[in-house]
Amino acid sequence: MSDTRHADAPSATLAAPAFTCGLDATLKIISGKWKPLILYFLLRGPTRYGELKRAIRDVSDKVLIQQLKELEADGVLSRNDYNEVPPRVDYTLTPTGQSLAQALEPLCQWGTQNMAEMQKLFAERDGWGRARA
Amino acid sequence: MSDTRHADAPSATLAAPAFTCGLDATLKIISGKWKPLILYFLLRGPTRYGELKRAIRDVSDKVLIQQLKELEADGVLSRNDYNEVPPRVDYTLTPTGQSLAQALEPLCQWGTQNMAEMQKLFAERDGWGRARA
DNA sequence: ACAAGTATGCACCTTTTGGTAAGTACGAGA
DNA sequence: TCTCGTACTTACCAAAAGGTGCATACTTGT
Repeated sequence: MSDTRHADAPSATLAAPAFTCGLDATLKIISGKWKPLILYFLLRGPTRYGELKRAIRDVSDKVLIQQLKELEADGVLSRNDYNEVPPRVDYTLTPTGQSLAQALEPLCQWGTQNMAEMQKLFAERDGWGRARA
Repeated sequence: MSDTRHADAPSATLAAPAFTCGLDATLKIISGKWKPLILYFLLRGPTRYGELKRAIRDVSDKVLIQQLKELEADGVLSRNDYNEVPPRVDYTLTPTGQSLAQALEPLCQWGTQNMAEMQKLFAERDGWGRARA
């Protein structure tokens, strides 16, 4: 089933063999409250900062910018600054980033399929503690 | 944190379309430093606490237990306590959990494929600051 | 007898993360 | 002129997340 390739270590001297696979590496990139959302949204194409910010509701400027920078530093997206008068910048997935974003799709689908269940769960959980109305 | 996103739905099935898809829902479940690793590892079958702990190197008892509990509460895995003398417990994916774990596979693959690149990146990043001799 | 392993619980503390509110330089519309 | 919108930056803070170390009740190996 799941091929358990272990201990092939190309010439691994640095980099502890984190886990059983590359999940660790991926997680290092996508951990950050909004990163997966950012990546996934960028699948739609180049997006201006403002659009992104409006799309990802509830994210603050500081954090959005910050995560964009990190993602850029990680080589999964690129920032494009048209040096125009009212600032104009957009963000695009790099090829690497694109494949990463695509790898998020199953998660997205899972979420969609199980959304009802999850909502019920969260509803109960949240409704607990106030007036059980 | 103020998590008012799903907060409507008096008795409706309609979710505030958090984003473009169910990614949000999924993220709520798998966010936690070790959760994806736990889920992915459990694809191999029922696993005792100790095994898990040894497999996921660097996780502390407190956090591992805690995340296992949350995952259980979220219905993606189940804890099985054989009430034996030296404690014996194992964890299994529920059907829902199994599909979730499977959805992680593309991420894992991405990580594996891009591991070299990422390692180089992280190496540079970490090696920066000490001896540049 | 004593240490080790088993699966946790708990108190305490540090690190990491994210959020708020303010400010910047500039141009366009009212 | 006043204000809005653009894409950020910075200082300061609150909260969450994670880590450490100790304790438990019992058994097995030395």
